Amino acid sequence: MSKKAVRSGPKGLEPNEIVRAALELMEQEGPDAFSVRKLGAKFGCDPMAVLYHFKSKTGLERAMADTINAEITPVDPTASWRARLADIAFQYRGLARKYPLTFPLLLRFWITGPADYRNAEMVCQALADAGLKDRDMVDICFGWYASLLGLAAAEVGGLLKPATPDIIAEIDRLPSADFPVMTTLLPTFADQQAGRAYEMMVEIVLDGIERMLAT
Amino acid sequence: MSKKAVRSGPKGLEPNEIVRAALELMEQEGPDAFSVRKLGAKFGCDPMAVLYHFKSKTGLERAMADTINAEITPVDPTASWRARLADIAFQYRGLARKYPLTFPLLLRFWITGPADYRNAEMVCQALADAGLKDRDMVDICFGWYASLLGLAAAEVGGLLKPATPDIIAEIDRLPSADFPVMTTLLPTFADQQAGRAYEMMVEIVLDGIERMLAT
DNA sequence: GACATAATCTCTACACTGAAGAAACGTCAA
DNA sequence: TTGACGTTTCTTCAGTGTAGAGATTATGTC
Repeated sequence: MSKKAVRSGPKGLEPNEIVRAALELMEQEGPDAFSVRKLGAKFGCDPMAVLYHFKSKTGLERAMADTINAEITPVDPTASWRARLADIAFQYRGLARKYPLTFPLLLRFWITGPADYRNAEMVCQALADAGLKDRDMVDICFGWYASLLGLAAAEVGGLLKPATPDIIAEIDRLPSADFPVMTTLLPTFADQQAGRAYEMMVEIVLDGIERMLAT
Repeated sequence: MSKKAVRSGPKGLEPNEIVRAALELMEQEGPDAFSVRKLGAKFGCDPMAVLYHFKSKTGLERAMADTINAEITPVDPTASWRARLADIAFQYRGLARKYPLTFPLLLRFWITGPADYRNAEMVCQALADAGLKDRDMVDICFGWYASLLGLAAAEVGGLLKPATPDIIAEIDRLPSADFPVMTTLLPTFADQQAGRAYEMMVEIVLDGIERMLAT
């Protein structure tokens, strides 16, 4: 009992540890250069051992997505539904910032496995406490989740950060007659505060849900 | 003048036509099986000719993303800001449904090129007419866009559609003690109406923006 | 203990990928 | 005709995911 569970198999490779190494590799190399061969080299095993445990590279990536999804911690059940949803929203933002190169996998699979059933349970709980009917609950639970992932992915993807010099130059080159608003907003693009758009959108959506409840 | 502009180069390959063929191929094969070699075969030219025009496969994919982005048609400038934003929102949903396998490229690049500067211009116009300050306008323009793409991608990715039998079985296997809400919602997952979640979320966000204006 | 069986891991091989670099081709101006 | 240039093709290379067969180790049975 005090003894660790004996690992089965010749080398006793733990799928969990493979996934952790994979996450590290993904953050080092990015999605294009991420390969199971490099993972094998990093982890010290044959690349095919990885595929044995996860069936395919896609299977591994889904496991990676589910693993970071599992880092979402349970919310305080005594808090208001609104506070709970906001909590989860900012946890996802944290995830995206912690794993910027892995996070997009969440929007490739959408349903990653056990971890997001647990998360969906929390969201549905909150929406149920808010007083939504079943039908609305499901639609808004998924809709809320989808727009959230979009926001978080956009932030680490560069859309919600201050515009890069390349982008600024590109906008500057636009014919200002056709793009009156964009060109006057140019300086505003340059100094976006990280997280402000995210915060505002979360508030906007929560306000919208509240208003929906009122009708 | 009645004569078509002479194409330069031995074969006169038109980048636009290459992109159109690429879109077709992507919808036939999916992102994993999409390759520049197959595109060359389909289009009847050497694969390297494609890379010559777009620098790299990634460059080609960005051009593909910008091309579908360009299919967004201008909104009626006399309509209310709310109607205009809703219009654009549903146009993006249409795009996702027309190009389900290409659409995810939009969330890989986020800024695809000229076409979405034009679209951003429309959104910013609407938000300006709504009465937002510059700072808020930029944040909400991008935030709104990001959550919208998330929603549309989720729909074609399977999240906002009726759950598949695999998924239902997976949820059914969950210990109902730990997932009380999810298990009772099971039948509701099975018959989601396509587009309902999308519509509700768009309304929710627009309501939220309206409420923000009121304060 | 010995043996069979199943799970785990490695090795080899194959078809395929994106791209760099050099060569060939067509067009046009001088 | 000649040269220059933009375009297209050809060759080649390192690297990819994974199928299939084989080696290795753990586990259960007698």
